[in-house]
Amino acid sequence: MSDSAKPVSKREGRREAAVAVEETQAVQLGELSDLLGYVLKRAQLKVFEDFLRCVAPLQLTPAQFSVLLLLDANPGRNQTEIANTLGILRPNFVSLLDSLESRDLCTRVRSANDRRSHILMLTEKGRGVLARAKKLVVSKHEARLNELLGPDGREALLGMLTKIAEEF
Amino acid sequence: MSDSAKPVSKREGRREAAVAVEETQAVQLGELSDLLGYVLKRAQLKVFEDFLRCVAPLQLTPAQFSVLLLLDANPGRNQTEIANTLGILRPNFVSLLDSLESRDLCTRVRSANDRRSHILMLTEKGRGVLARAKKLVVSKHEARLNELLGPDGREALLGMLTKIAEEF
DNA sequence: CCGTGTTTGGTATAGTGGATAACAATTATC
DNA sequence: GATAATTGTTATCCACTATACCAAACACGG
Repeated sequence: MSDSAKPVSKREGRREAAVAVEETQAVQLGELSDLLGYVLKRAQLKVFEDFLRCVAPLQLTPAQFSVLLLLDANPGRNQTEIANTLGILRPNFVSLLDSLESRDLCTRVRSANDRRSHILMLTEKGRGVLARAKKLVVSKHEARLNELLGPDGREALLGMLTKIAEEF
Repeated sequence: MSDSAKPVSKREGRREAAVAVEETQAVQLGELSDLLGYVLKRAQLKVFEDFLRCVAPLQLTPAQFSVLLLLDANPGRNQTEIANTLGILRPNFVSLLDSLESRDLCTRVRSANDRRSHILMLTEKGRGVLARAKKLVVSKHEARLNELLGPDGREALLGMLTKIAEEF
C-alpha cells in the first residue's frame, strides 16, 4: 500500500517547491479583528505590560499603584472602602495591603471611632514612592500613549472607555 | 476610669446628628480616572461580563468563541498555530481544546504530512454553535456597544485599541 | 442592660489564567 | 545515522478572583 488507496494524500513535496515563498502563511484573524472585546483585552495587556516596564524601578504593579493613589486622595478611609472602590474583594485586599505595609509604603491604624476598622494612610516613604511613580507614569507611560494616539485621540479613547466602564 | 483620660475620643454622637445628610461620602477616584490603564481594564471587565451574559445560552467563554472563530477562518491549522495567534501558550491550550472537543465542537486530526501535529477542525455541531454565537454577539453584545458609543464612536474606539494592541 | 443581627478585618480554600520545565514521539538537518 | 528542533502533553507554580467562615466590635430593639 504505497499510493493506491490515497492518491491525493501525498503531493506535498511538489507544493513545497512550488510555493516556497509563502510557505508559512499567516493565520487569518478574520472577524476577530472586529470583536471589540478581543481587541480591548489585547490592548489592555499591552498597556499593563508597558506600565510595569515604566514603573519597574519602583517595583509597583498597577494594582499597588492604584491603591497608593487612592490613599493619597482619600485620607482616613478604611480597608473596605478602598477595596470596594477598586473592585477588589476584602479577602484579596489583605495580602495586597500586607505587601505595601511590609515595604513601609502605608500603614493600618486602628480607628478610634470604630475599633473594628483600620484607617489606611500613606507613610512618608509611601508619599515619596508615589510621587516618583507618578512622574514615571506621566513622563514615560502616558507620554508614549499620547505619542501613539495624539492628545485628543487619547482623550477620546479615555472618554469612551469611561463610558463603557460606567454605563455598560 | 470612665471619661477622664480621653475626653476628646467620644464626641461622635453629636457629629452623627450634625452631618447626617452626607454621612457616607463617596471615595474620590482622583487621578485614577485619568489613568488609561485603569479605565481600560475596567472597561474590559465590563465588556467580557456582557459577552458572557449574551452568549450564556451557548455556554461559550470569550476565549472559546475566539478559538471557534479562528478554526472557521483557518481550516487545516494545528494547535501551535492557533494558540500562537491567540497569545495562548501551548500547554494552556490543551485543556481549552479538550473542553471544546469533549463537547463535540471541534476535533483534532493527526496530520498526514507531520504526524506530530494535530490539525484542528470544526465539527458540524461546532459550525452550528459558532453561527448561533455570532448572531448573539452581533445582535445583543455588539449592538449594545453600538448603542452606547454610536457606530462611528465604536469604529474609532476599535481603531485606537487596534493601534495600541499592534504598535504599542 | 441584654440578646440579636450586622459590619470589619482576616483566614482558609477553591477556581482560573498564565508561565516554565520536562518528556515522548516525530521530524529536520547535516 | 547522530544530533537538534518541533509538537502535543503533563506537571507544577504563581497571580488573581471568588466564596465560606470566623472573632472582634458595633448597632439596635426590647
